[in-house]
Amino acid sequence: MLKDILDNNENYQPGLSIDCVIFGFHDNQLKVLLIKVERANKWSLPGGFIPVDQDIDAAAITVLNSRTGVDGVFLRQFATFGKVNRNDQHFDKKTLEYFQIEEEKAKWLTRRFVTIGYYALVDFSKIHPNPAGRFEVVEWIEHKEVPELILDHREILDKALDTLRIELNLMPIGYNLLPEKFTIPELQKLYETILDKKLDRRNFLRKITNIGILTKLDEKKSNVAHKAPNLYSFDKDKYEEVLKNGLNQGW
Amino acid sequence: MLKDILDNNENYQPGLSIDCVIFGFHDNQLKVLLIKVERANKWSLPGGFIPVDQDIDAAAITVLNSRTGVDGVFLRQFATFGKVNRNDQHFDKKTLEYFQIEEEKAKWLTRRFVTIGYYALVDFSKIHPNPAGRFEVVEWIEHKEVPELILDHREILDKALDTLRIELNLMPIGYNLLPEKFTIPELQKLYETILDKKLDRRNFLRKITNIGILTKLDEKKSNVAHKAPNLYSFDKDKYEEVLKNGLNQGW
DNA sequence: GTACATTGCGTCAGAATAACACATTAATGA
DNA sequence: TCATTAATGTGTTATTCTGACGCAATGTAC
Repeated sequence: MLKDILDNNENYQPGLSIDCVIFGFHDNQLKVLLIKVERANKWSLPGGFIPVDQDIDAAAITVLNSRTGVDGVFLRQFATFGKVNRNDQHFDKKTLEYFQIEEEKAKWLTRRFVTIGYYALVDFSKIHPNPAGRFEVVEWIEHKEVPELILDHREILDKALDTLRIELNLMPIGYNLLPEKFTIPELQKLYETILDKKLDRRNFLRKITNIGILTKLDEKKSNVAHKAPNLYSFDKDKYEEVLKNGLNQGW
Repeated sequence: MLKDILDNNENYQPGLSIDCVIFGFHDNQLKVLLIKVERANKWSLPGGFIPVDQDIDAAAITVLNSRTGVDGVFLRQFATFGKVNRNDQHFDKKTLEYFQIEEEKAKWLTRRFVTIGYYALVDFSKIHPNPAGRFEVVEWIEHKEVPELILDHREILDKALDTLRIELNLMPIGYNLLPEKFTIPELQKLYETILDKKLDRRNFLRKITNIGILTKLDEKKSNVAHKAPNLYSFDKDKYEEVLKNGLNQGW
């Protein structure tokens, strides 16, 4: 895989990569899709290189799709990272030898890489983490338990979540993170988990329904302890409209 | 200049550039600093390449500083642009010949460039547009009268303004765009110009003073028609604090 | 049945917002 | 000189939004 790219490195944008922060929601936890590649002792964000004949957005979709199998989901560029030494230590001499990378090819690989960060919101239940190769592990890891990551991936992850938190105030969230039918308490848990703070049930209900993107279904969730909560779904059209126009006007 | 870079192109990040949207405010108009280089018939955003030994943020500061002479101002990355054909037509055969660029060097220049967009807010009165060379023109142009730009620079400019409009709701603005002493009507005009809509004087005053970043001075603006407006200045400490913590909490 | 946790719905005071009225100030020109 | 004009400074009021909370309804566990 890496060798294929290096052998055809003229087909890829040099010194430029894409890293995706893929968020999912399950068991009332915010999850992040991380990968661990052969020989590495740290986890990393799924990433990839940019073919010279692809828009960067298209390359990001490729990265997302290759790891999750889904497409047509919420994917948004949020920042570009380019500190001088950010990948200085990534491919050390031993690693290059291990992968039998020739010196000339290694130069292409070890230069400073600037990486474009994208974050994605996906429906956890629809994703089957998809290792790119035999020696790659792909896993959902709870955000609060994300271990040490390679390079500046922790910084990238933090920035992605910061961006998501800010954008929560500008757009509706949930369509891409929840199954088709869901309950208000579930949606609230999603918000609480992302924001990492408690919200008042009753005020949340009022605010979220006032947006006008929810359809109350004639069903209740079954097999639950305590009172069965109502099921809701998103009104796709209105959701898209609000997504486009934004929530708060401010000034 | 360009030749210097090409002759030492191994010192620059390949296929990667920086473009700055530099906003200023003067005569109740939102101005953008644009440049026109030798032989070009269209204007462009000030931009530059990225030395391999500089953080991308540092490279952006260099671009801004080289064109405006100021530093320590508001400068923020907002998006990265990388459509496949974005600079296909930029250096055509004739132009390359005109600049006497060798074929090998031309390859470095004509590949797809991904560009990182930054926007800056600067005090118009402190800026002396600074052409990088004899054949370069640097000028403040009113936003509404910006002519056709090269490449996708119009898209970059639009995105910068969109970002600024959104961020108006998240942070205070004005410190970097106005002189030290200013009036509330001036500040309001700034907001109105950026948002491109009228605001109510009285409501604006209330909202802006409630933020707690303004200091009312014991001075009135002199030499003005009609009633002399009060002068204000920003309380730097409180301004910085609000900048860091944000304005609207939302959820 | 009773205790308990959770959901659904409602209330209320205070804050924020939008729309608007009126007095004040300084240059202008009849 | 003095009314006119076009701005600025300072309210007021009705409405909406927000945060904090009460209480009844529902379904499980014992």
